[in-house]
Amino acid sequence: MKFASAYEPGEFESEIYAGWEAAGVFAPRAVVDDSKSFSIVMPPPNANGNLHIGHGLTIALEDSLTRYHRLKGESAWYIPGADHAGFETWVVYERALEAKGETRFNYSRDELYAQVWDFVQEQRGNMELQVRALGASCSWKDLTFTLDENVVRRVYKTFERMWKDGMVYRGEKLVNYCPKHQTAFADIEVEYSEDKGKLWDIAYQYDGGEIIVSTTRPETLFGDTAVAVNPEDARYKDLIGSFVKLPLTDREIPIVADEHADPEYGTGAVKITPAHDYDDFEVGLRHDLPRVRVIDDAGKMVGCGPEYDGLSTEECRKKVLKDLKTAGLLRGEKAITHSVAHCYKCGTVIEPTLKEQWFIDVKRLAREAIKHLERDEIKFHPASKKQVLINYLEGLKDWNISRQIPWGIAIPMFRRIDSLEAHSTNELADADAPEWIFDTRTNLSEIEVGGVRYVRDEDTFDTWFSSSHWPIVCTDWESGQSGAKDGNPYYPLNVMETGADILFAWVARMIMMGIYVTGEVPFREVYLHGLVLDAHGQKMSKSKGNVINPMELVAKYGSDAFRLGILRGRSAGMNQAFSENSVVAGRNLCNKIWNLSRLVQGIVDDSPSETEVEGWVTTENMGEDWVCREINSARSLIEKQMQEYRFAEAVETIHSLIWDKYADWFIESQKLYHNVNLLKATLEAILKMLHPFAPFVTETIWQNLSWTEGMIINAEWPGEFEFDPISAENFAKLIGVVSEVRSTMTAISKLPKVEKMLKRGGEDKKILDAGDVSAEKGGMVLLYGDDSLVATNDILVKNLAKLAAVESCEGQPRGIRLALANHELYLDVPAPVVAAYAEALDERILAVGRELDALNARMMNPNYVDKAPAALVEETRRAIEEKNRLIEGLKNERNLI
RNA sequence: GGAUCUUUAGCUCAGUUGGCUAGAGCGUACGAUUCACAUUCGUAAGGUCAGAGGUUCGAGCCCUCUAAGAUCCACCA
Repeated sequence: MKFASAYEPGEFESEIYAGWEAAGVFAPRAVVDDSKSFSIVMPPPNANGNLHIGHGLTIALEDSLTRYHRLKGESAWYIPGADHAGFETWVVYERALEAKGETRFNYSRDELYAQVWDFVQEQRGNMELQVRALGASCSWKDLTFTLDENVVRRVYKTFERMWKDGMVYRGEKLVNYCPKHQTAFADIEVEYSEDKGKLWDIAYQYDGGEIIVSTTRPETLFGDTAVAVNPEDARYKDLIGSFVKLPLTDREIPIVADEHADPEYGTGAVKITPAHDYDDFEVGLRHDLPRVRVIDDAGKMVGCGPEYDGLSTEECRKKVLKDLKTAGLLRGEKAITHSVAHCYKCGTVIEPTLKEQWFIDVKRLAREAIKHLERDEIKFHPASKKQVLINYLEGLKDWNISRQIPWGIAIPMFRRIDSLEAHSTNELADADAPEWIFDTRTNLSEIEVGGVRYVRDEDTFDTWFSSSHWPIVCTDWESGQSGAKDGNPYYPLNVMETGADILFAWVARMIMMGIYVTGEVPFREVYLHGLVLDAHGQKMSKSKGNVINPMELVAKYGSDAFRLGILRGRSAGMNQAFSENSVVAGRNLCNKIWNLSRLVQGIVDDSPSETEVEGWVTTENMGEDWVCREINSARSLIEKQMQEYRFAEAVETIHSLIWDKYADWFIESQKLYHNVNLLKATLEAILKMLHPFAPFVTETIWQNLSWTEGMIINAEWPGEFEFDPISAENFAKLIGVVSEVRSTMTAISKLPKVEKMLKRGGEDKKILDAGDVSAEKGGMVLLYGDDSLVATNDILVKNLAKLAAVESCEGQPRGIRLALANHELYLDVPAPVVAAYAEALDERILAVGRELDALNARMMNPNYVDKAPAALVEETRRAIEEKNRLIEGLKNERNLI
């Protein structure tokens, strides 16, 4: 098979992926023990969405890890997922309903669920295609959808156990309520922003006086059940325990003493609305105050009297202010800035609202999690996140898991029908039957147990409640367990890779739930990636118009280029910039390996096969020894970097091996003498090392090469190359010589005097041509004195440095001496050029002199000689010797001019 | 208010128990080029490692303080 001459990723990527899928290479192999298995789950992308740049990073990281471990011979299992994304999807669907002029309130819960299910099924597939385009080597047959039957079963099982353990309770508490979406949110789902608002002073009167309270929310005064003052506040001490009249109403409310009132703030007196403010709720608990709801689920006023009921909070605020003014009770207003909670999806101001919800008592879960974290059972990347997580868990409040959205897993709780009326009559038909029962028949809206009828709670679980089971359900922990302790080699996961932004929402909950359900932490390591910012370090957002679409980059440069580009310059937990440049650099590397492979294939094709012993890899010259040394050391470096999740550095290591070492020096040296078997073996090795990061191009090359078999995806990670270390080191020295020759040649051609002579032409030109200093084709002549390394490798040096010739000076040194301590080498240039070089030489001598001084100063310090490691001191001593030799040679040279 | 992180070349970032002359990619300048690759090759310029102290034979790295920025948590009647 012949290589296409140009690197065109679009030509082969989808075909290669299809080939992998057809061969079934994504599935885990059979495993013998835990150490031979590697498991990782994909944070499930939204089933009906498109992938964004964050998914691109996620997959690049996770798939590189997976492929690396697969090459290392482990049974790698990368488990894909799809998220029903409860609220996210719901928002999209509700918008679609609105577009049709309908609302969710036209349908029952079950009807809505069915509709969204169909909607998601229609949209699904897109996301999976994109995950494939990014090259994810995940086991598709194991894809888990967050509403799959086994997920629901597992979630119900956990919930039942929690219910029996007394960790689930029904509470009337304040929840973060979005009046637009009409659902409650967890604390972490709420976004705060600094908003401009106003602080109004309102007079609450009593016989013979008034007390002024400050508030930003006058409309909630109908829900006030007290006024609080600080017990230490001398101004109000005498009023504590007395009553004031609530403005615009006939009610009287008490004045209570509570630390919550800050004498420094406003007037020092604060109205208490336990049903609509978190702090006031706490104050209410302390003073046993009634809770009066004045805002209903739709965000309208309720129970405030006919003039106000039905108004929106904003309308009501205006009216209340107007009425207070009329009544002469409004005493002042001032503008303030305060942080206000918003719905993270629609921006609507969150209304803290009193609701009956299911809560999970998290104390025990958090305590256990902290215990395991403190025992270092999970390693974090970056390490600092462990303590951040512990701090969070220490202050964790009970978890509201009820969501008033039909699209999700139904909460398996049923309430006896008669209890609904019983609240008003205080009578139950059968006093022994519990008010709430657990039952998994959530497909029914009404059930009968023991002659008592129950109706299903309409609410669904917070999606984090189900997704906290992710490692458990994806690895099928239960069936794998089958009684034996070490029955499932894939649980705990080797690593959990996800965004640092969901450390609390997801990682924390997986840890708590994993420990609760299995007794073990759900993963051994956590790698958190930061946000991908735009090229200027700004957050990407639609409104800023700086969103980068990963699929566009894949189409333009190839999947491999995208992966290499997004991994570059990135480290754990940091928000870092990303630009197309890095993808271009990735594409260039792919192009490099493509052409390198074509060249090697060309050499193999041209070599008569009978001269090669099949598979016999040995080194025959120092370039070959050197490349083996470099491959070995790059390989162990990459192993170390992958072990420590330093992806960007691993990419840099392989980039440098391929480009700066393999192509620039080894392949160049192989243009003189071929070692076909070694060329084959070394190319295979670098392809394998690149494969985790650039799977498509490496697989395509692998399958195009005439001698390779099977697929690179499940090839064996390269082993150790044998080489002669002295010979390898000699090649390294030769690289130093060639670099110095090139550098000096460039310096000569740039000398102002030489440039002038070149320009003048005539006699000057003739003289210069004799030494060919213009560094054009043909080049200069390198003369060696007593230098066996260069003498025995004269042709190689000539080719690598593009010289006209490399010859012995026959004891007659002339031209410019190279600034190399251990070599006696001269560039043969005419006398006027040597003279012109004198100044540069002086500078060079001074520079080396400065380096020598620094080294000498160090050795003069007795403390250094005494305290620094002996090896280091010895090294310094050698360096001084070398510099001395060099400076002496250069000075001799200078004297000759 | 509390916590965590960041500050290194023009830009984006590496720099792993402290050790020689601080690296990469991109960008810049000069030069090259008929076959592996212009998605190339060669050479070079560019850094008082945010600032100030301290520990040490030795600090980009450890300690203290300061400044700037980011993120998270809490509070804001």
